[in-house]
Amino acid sequence: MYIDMDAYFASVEQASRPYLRGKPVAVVGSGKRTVIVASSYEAKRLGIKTGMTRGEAIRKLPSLVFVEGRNNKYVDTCVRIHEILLRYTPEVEICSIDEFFADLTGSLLLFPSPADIAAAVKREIGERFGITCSVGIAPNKLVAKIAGEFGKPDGLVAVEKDDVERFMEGLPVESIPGIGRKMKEALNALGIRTCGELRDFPVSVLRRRFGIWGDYLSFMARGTDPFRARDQGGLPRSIGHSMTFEKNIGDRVVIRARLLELSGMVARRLRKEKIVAKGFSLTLRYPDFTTLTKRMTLPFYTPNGRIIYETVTALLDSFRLKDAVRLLGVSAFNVRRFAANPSLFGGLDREERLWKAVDDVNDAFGECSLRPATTLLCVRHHWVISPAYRPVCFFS
DNA sequence: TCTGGGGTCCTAGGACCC
DNA sequence: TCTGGGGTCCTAGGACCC
Repeated sequence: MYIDMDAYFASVEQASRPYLRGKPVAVVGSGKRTVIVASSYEAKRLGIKTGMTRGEAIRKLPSLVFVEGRNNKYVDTCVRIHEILLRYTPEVEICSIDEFFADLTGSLLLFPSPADIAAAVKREIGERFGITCSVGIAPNKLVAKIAGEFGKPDGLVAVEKDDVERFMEGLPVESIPGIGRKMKEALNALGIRTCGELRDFPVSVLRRRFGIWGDYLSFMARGTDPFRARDQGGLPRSIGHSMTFEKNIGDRVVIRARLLELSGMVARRLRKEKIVAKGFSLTLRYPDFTTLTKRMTLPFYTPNGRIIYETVTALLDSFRLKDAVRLLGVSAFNVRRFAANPSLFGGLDREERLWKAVDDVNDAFGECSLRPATTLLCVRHHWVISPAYRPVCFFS
C-alpha cells in the first residue's frame, strides 16, 4: 500500500487556517530567494507549479495567497500519520515527509482486505488532520505508487495481480517514476508514448540506447519492480546541507564562516544518526547558476565537524573563484554506521564529549543556541524543509 | 518580483594495481 | 617491432524524485 498526502504542506495550512480553505495557496520559504515548495489544488488548477518563483506565480495568478512554511508542523503530522499506519502493520517505510509504503501481507489475517485498511487509514487521516491522501494498492511498490498517483487527489486505487498489465498498458510512459522530461522526450522520439508500447519495444534496442536503464524500463513497463526492496537498514547514501544566500558572497572570509556553519550542520546530522563518513564534497553556485562540485575521500571515517570543515576549505582553496557565490553546500558520502565506542576515533574522546554537550544544549534550547563564534558572521534565515525530508531520527 | 533544499542512481574517464 | 586485459577506487556531472 502506497500512501501519499495530497498537496501536503498546502493542505496542512488550509486545515489549520480556515480562511485559506478554497483559496489558491502557495507555501514558500522566507526571504527573497525562495520558490514555491507546495501549492493547493485550487492553485495547481490555475497553473501554479512547484519550483516557480514568487514573481512568476504572481504574474500568473495575482490572487495567489503566499504562506510561509512551518517545518515543525509538517514533521509532527508526518510522525502521527506514521503512528496511524503502524497500527495496521509493523512494516511501514517512510519514503518522504508525505509518502509511505506499508506492507500489508501479514495484516490480512486481521483485516478483511487491503482496500478496507486503505479506507480506514484515509478516514482517520481526514478526521484527525483535515487533509486528504491518495492510496494505491498493488502486488509491488512500483505499481502501488503508480496507482496512488493515478488516483490523485483523494483516491483509492487497488490493482490485482492479474490486472497489472492491463492497468499499465494505457498509461503514458511518464507515469513511471524515474521517467522525467528527458527520458519522456527520448522515448517519444522512438515512437513510444504508453507503457504498453514500451513493453512491446525490443529490450535490446532500449539497452543500446539507455544502458542499464533500458532493462529497467522494460521491466517497469510491464509492472515488474526491478529494484530490490531497498532498505539498507535505513542507512542513507549521503547527508548534506546547502543554502542559497540573500546576497551573493564574494568575501572568502564569509564563505569560510558559512562553510563552518554548514560543516557543523552536517556533523550534527551524522552524530544524530550515528553515522561516520569518509567522503566530503563542496558545492558552489555562481550568480549565473553554473554549479560546481568538488569532492574528496579521506583515508578514514569521521563524524567530526572540524575535519569536515578543513576538508571542504581545502576543496574551496582548489577553486579559483571567478565570481561571488549564491549557494554553498557541504555533503558527506561513503558513510558507515558507527556503533562502536567513540575512542575508536583516536584522540577525539574529548571533542566527542564536547559535541555531545553542545548537542544537548541545542536540543534543549533550540538550534544554534550554542555555536562557533565565527558563524556569528552568518545571518540566519528561516528556510522551509524539503518535501523529501525524512524524519528518520524520530524513529530510530 | 530569476531560478530552494535534500536526496538517489548512473556514466565516463583517469589513476593505479597485478 | 608504440603498448594487453582485468580489476578497483575515485571524481565530476547529469537526470530524476519529492
